[in-house]
Amino acid sequence: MAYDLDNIFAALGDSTRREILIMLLEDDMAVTDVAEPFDMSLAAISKHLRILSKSGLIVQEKRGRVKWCKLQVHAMRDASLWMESFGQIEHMNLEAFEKFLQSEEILEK
Amino acid sequence: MAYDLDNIFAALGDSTRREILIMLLEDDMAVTDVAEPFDMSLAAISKHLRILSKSGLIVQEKRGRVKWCKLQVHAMRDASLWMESFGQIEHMNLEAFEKFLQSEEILEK
DNA sequence: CCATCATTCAACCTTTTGGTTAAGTATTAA
DNA sequence: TTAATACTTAACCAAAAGGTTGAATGATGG
Repeated sequence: MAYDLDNIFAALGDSTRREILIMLLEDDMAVTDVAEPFDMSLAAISKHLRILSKSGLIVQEKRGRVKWCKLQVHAMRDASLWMESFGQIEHMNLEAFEKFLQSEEILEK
Repeated sequence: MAYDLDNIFAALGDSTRREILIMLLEDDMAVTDVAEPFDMSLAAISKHLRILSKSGLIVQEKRGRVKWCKLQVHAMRDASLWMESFGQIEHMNLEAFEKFLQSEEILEK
């Protein structure tokens, strides 16, 4: 798997960052605009965006003096798949399923 | 929603805890047995299990001197649903979808 | 009853997290 | 070229996270 579950889940573990992701569902946004609704400094939001970038949940692209933030669903989908496995496990053969997860590199180790 | 996404995602953001959850897929386990494969003190594992309990990802039940740890898929399913929404968004009407999420109390605020 | 087993608690330590403010770096517009 | 805009960086801080060790608690088996 391309993305690191530690970083993805840690990124999602903060409600400010989840709210940012929800905002980005609607459209790509500049850093200043992302920061606007929050009662927090721009620098703090900048850090949150850096964490989201590092996890792969967003990408940032600088055009001119504006840095655009864009949601990336792929990272989330990987983590989502990891989690889904727990709900589905009851319907499947456990050992075969774990082998499958390992072959997909969803399970670590 | 019954569970708190902050706690669930934060709990999942640590690979030791994710490994514990995977172990618990196979069967319920005593704390000592959970700790066995890890290169870490029992007290540390006890703390991890407390975090997993608090998030709702496991439940612990004491029988005699043994405290059994049992996976709970419900919490994970809630978080998984939150994440799934991002993958599915492209196929749906956005505003209707957000209203749905809010009505389901998946989105905060 | 006593030793042992299963587990937690308490005190401590280091690193990370999430925030601040102030200064610094590009880019743009006048 | 100068001032404003859009951000990031640096230095700092408090609190939380993740680990340790050693003592405490509470059941069980002999």
